[in-house]
Amino acid sequence: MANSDESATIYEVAQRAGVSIATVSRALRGTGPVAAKTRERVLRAVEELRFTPSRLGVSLASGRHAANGIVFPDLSGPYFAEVLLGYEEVASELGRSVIILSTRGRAAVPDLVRDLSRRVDGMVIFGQTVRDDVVAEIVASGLPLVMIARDTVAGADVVSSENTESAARLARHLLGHGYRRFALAGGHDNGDITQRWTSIGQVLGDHGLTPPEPSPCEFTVEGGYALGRSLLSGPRPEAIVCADDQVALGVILAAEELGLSVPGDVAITGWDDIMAARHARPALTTVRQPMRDLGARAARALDELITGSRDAPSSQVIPTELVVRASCGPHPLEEA
Amino acid sequence: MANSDESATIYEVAQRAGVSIATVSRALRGTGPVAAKTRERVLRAVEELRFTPSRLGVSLASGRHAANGIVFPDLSGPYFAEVLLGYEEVASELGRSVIILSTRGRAAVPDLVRDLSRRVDGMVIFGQTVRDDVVAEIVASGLPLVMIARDTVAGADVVSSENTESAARLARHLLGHGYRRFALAGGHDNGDITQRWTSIGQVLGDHGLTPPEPSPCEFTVEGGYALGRSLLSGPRPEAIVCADDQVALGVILAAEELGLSVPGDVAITGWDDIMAARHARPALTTVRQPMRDLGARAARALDELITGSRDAPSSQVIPTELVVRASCGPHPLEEA
DNA sequence: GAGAAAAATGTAAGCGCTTACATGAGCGAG
DNA sequence: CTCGCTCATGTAAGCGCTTACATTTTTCTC
Repeated sequence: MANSDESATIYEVAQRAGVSIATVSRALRGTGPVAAKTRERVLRAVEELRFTPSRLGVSLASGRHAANGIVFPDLSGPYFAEVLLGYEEVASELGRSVIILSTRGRAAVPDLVRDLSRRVDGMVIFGQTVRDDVVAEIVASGLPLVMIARDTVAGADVVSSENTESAARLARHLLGHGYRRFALAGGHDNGDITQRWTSIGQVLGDHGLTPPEPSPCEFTVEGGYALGRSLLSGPRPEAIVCADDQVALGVILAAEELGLSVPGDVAITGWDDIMAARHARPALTTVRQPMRDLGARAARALDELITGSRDAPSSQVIPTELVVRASCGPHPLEEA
Repeated sequence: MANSDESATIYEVAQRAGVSIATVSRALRGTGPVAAKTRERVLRAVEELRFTPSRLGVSLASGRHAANGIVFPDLSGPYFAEVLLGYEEVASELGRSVIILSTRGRAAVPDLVRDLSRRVDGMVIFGQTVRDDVVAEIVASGLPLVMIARDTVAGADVVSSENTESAARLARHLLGHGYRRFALAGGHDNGDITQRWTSIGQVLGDHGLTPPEPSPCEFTVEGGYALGRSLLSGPRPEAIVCADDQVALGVILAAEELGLSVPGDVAITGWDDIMAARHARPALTTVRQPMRDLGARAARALDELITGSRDAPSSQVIPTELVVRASCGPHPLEEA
């Protein structure tokens, strides 16, 4: 029962079973023929020694890590956690471990990413977490790479969720409420959010309105709160479209504190449909992103790249869903 | 500029620099003396070849993975994501990658855990995600192990957050509101939650009340909703203490749907203080867990175990904080 | 029952590094 | 100028596996 501290090697198994290490390897991996009796003896030895192959040995010899990386900015909001969840689930099914790397507050991101790239068979990177030249370096190294929520990158797959059409839908919905003075909460990040602002600007323009300049803020509840205080203190917009739900929740908090009613005095919308959106007061109108699916698809795409079952880079856009709740105003004519 | 697909090895660097691989290794790792000129030549070759050492080679030769594992049940709620966040941050600082493993819906958990254990220098496991015999196996193998939110395990560190005293505090607070008929939402899981129920039961008993039997439910909003419907349909309790915030949010939803006012008709409390707790309607009285800190401490404890800077297993209990909001009733005498 | 093909097993060369030990070069002291 | 050190560097043995190839054993076929 008492195991030695160090676990057994394939040599010890071979010796105990009275065969060569090659036979042990074959018996265990099923590559090459092994007589039934021999296999049994090997398995018994494996059992008795509680042998598990060293991953390092296996990986070094076979040339694959059986691990994938994923790089995201943060894990504090629900967004990335959900994507990660979907990713891990699929990756694990495909027999790959997942190594995570969060860049928030990290100084030497390029080094960390390079380091990560040396211990995986492929990796997923969220848009805007890693400098373009580093991404290019990864691509050039031949490492299979999938980008999430980013515009196309030569040599890498891209998986993102639909922004343009859903943002337009949201804008039209708000126009339908009769709002004309809009504010956009959350600056550009050159990724998803820029697409949304552009699309909303377009719709507003089509309706003869001057598209507002997005007001930058941190994509957190606190960031939204701070921005909300300032947006709601001056000449008040009728509707504040927020870059994500967390910002929207912060803006709602600010409105509440200023004694303003939502949506009575100002309509507020978010993006993502995180858990808190449903439970907020008022419940938040938002656009549901298929976050888990995003991760799952990234994992599948990456697997295809790694196994080489697909040659050309692919680019997937996953549809989103407008979720209308109370924060954008009363809805006499119920819309799906 | 055009790199070959496969990245360079230490041999190519050595050749280019006109030295032996040993010298390259020494120059790069700073082990052993290297003449300034030589070092320079090596570094130039490294630069030109864009050489990065193969992790597998390094690990196999040096015997360390420079990676830690973490096993959790799920990533869908905010709880585990926050812990993971704190964990990754510290682990990364300490130069260790983090490999994650989520057990939710996974069939062969023991195999997955064993597999993980072969590719890390140490791992963290959340209580109740892995069978006790598998945990024992890991411990026996000599792999440094830290358990989170679990009662003590021989041979492993334990990091958990305080439950007994904070649960008692919560119970006393509710008694102070005058509530006498309690319900406990969420069954035992033999970990944190059992401790809380026990403590609450104790306090109620001390006050001459019969402690209620906890009603099992899934630890999700949906689980809480389902249980809430049933708890609130029969003879109604005055206060429902929920195992975590998600359950509490579900119960609030159920109450709302049944036309009951919270806290007017029934008081509801959660546990964890997730983001949605603050934004819920009504805002949720709950107990804040230092989730990020939990992860950070686990990472540090694990590091001590791995480097051997500490010999005896340690057991840390992190204090929690009662957060009183609206969902448990009006508070004439403001309590900290 | 001999010979050939098929099946089973063994041998040994890596995979890309680290590092103990051996060797060689440079330098001050006598 | 030589001896004995010290500093630099090279050599080679692993680390624990996989796998191509060589070798031995079985199993058929006629």
